[in-house]
Amino acid sequence: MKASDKAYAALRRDIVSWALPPGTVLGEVEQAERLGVSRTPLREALSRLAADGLAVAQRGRGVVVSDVSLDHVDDLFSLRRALEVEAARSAARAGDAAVFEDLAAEFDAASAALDAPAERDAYYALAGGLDAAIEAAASNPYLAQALHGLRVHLARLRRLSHDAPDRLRESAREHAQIARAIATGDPGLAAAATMLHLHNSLDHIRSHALPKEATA
Amino acid sequence: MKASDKAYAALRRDIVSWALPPGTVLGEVEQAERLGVSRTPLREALSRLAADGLAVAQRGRGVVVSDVSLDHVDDLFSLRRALEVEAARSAARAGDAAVFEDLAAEFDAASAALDAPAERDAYYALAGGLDAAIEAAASNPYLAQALHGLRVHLARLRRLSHDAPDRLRESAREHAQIARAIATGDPGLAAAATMLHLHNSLDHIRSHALPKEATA
DNA sequence: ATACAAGAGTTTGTATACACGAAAATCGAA
DNA sequence: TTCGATTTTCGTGTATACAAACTCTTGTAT
Repeated sequence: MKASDKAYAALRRDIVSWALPPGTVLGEVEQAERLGVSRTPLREALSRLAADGLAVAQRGRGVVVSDVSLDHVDDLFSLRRALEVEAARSAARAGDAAVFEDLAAEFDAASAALDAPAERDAYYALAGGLDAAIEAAASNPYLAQALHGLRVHLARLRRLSHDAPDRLRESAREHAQIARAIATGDPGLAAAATMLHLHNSLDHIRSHALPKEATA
Repeated sequence: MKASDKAYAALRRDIVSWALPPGTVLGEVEQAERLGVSRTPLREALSRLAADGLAVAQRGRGVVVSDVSLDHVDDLFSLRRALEVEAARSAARAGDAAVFEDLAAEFDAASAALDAPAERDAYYALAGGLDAAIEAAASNPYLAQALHGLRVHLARLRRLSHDAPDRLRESAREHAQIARAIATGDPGLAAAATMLHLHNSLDHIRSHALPKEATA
């Protein structure tokens, strides 16, 4: 693995996990020493982070981790709705029914056994699997790129919202419905199911927002 | 202006204008000499181009200008519809009516005087103005970023499609309608007008596609 | 005491040199 | 003649050294 890739992966992980909170200045020499690479590959990593929107280049003072807070959740979900609804539509037209039928069954099972908090990560992985399947079925590289750029920011927001077990069960049911709609091959239904799920997700985030875990 | 910015701007311009057609290998030393900069800032420029999707990094053999052809037009317009419809909706909710009323009037005027081919560039500039106004009114940085990433690829496709004066006049009328719908403050109407415009644009591109100006 | 300017220090931006890896070409053997 | 291995060459990946720019501090003058 290239050193620049290593630096990029490490920095991105640290930013998404809030180990490097918004506003942190990413000094080149400092980060280069911390990650054990030279300044050249690190600069390349910083460029890619800036292109992703995870960091912004401040003139004269290096790059800082970009700001993110629940204030951005509406903008983020607005874009998310546009992209994921389109992806669901495309997937319903071109997707393999068997694949999404299987996924729906998995979500049904997950919905039943979601008491232990240890199941949370497994559920997130399953949801990620659905996203990947939809993306693959849509087979639109431009849409896929836009979705990837969006998911980075969504992952960062996850730390600001609480996912109670009740919500996860509800979410699993909604995901199952999305998968079934795609398996059916009905674009309109898939779009509606996706829109509904995103609406409920946003609603939950808004009402269960952490009071003041501020913008650092 | 920084040398890396200069290199990025030059390369991007050359790629969009097809001076560097798809498949061209962008050797580091070669391009560095051509643009009069060193390899270090040029590498940064190449990274940004790869992030934009204008170039792809091939393992061991540097980066090459990414492929683009009319085969991608459906995928591209699929994403474009999703993004621009959402932007139009947001703009209709939050936009300043006077601004879009003025733009509508300009499109009316442009529709009348679009005989000389010299007016073509002026019209494109006007259309770009509407896009910028919508983007500003939507005031969603994430959506704006996605739109920017998309427009780069659209600009590259423009070289493959012919815009006859008749189509431009029709397009001007459609743009005027979009602007008026936003000025009215009706999100649904703005979405419908945008969708119609994009449908007609794609239809025109499809039917007037250059027969075999291939993928280079 | 405050404001402005000058200087020092730190940090980014750029260039160049070196090392590693991959691809191609050539030589040898079957 | 063809296949394979080895060597050579070209290009990317990385590190380090140097230069330029910005910021912060300090000193002086009003």
